[in-house]
Amino acid sequence: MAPRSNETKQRILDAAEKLFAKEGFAGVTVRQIMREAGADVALAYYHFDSKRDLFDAVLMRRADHMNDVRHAALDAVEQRHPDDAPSVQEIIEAFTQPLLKLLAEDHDTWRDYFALIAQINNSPQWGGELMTRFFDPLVRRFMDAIRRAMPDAADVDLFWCYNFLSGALTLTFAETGRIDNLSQGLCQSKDMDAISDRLPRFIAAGFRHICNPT
Amino acid sequence: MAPRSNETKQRILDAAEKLFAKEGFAGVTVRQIMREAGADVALAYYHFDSKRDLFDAVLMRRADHMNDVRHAALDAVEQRHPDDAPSVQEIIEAFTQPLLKLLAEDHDTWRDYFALIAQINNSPQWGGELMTRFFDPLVRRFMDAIRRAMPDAADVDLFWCYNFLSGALTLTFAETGRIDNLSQGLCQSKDMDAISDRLPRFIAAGFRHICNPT
DNA sequence: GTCTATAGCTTGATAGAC
DNA sequence: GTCTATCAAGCTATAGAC
Repeated sequence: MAPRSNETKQRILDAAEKLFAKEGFAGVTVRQIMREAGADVALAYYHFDSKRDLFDAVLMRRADHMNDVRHAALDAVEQRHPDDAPSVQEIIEAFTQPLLKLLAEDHDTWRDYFALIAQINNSPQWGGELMTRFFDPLVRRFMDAIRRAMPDAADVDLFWCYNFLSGALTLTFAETGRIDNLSQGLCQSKDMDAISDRLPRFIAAGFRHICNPT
Repeated sequence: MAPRSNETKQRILDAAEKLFAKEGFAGVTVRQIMREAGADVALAYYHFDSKRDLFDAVLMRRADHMNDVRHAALDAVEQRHPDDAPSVQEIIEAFTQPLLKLLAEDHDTWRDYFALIAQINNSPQWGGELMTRFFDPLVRRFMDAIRRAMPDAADVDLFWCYNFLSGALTLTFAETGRIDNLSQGLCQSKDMDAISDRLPRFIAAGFRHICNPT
């Protein structure tokens, strides 16, 4: 593959990521993507089989790295606790903070991707299948870790709590601007420090309250 | 307006609600909607100005009732506490339980509408504007009530906690089937009793943990 | 690898008969 | 109110020159 080819391919993926994130799969045409990428429509079909194939490629491009940084964060937590179990909050932080850190450090690169994930997660059409395929292996490892931290918790409680975590996390990623409106500017969707300080503690408190047998 | 007309109009709205919920605004054609409704394409444009006008009509049709039942639930809580402030959990329950109750009692009517709201809430394209327009007046009243229950809480903390609540609540409504997959059938997206038992307690614990100054 | 050109279809929307 | 018929525009995707 010529070096020029891969460059164009990445430009197409960048353009597709940006537009799919804003308008969803059906809300964007291949023509719009290629106009944004500054290349001809036919090139989309040279580099990808179809519009749907391009969509999958956009998702896949960053999924591995996303899973890697989260696995690494959980590795680090477990190495800090060779004998005892880590706290629920430490585990939740290993799940959320790597993503918030990516966003904080390279906002332009990750914002659109995370907004896309948020839409997929909440879509009956895509959510069940795609989230399961891309992220459930990682999620299972986190669930195992939490189970060890709370050995008396019922599985059904743990899974529901994960559902609430997932919703809170992805809406926060979507950066829709609603919280900016509601708070009249007091909160800003893109303020990752503010989220970092609150989201993992909020979620860990919920887990403890629901899953800890009294 | 003839009685037959309104009947057809409702059938169009039902069909549009169902399809928009599954595939989003752009993912559905007017032709598909009218096929589902069992009427001719031209009738869509007799009853509504445009596809977008039909979309807004779908949203508007149930928004008032949704807001009414939540206002009524908060009224009831406040009447139970003429002198002291209600607990955070009571207020959260007045926010969430009326919707879960609608879903539990009349699942077929409300499932698609709530799935649609979930997608809009997580869409950068629609979320900021539409959620603000339809629901923020009600949300402000709930924020005021919570502020009275936690007089020492900082506003910025309260708004972020509302954001987490909103994400958890709407993903739960979306019924994407992901939690069914992840839990291998242990949890079911449509099990409103399971959610009722856990969601408000989870959220209230988060609010208390973040907003209560130690 | 990148372009021109175009096939074959579907789209949102409307005009006009009944 | 409801239908038939239709339009201009835009769509995904491809064939073939360079």
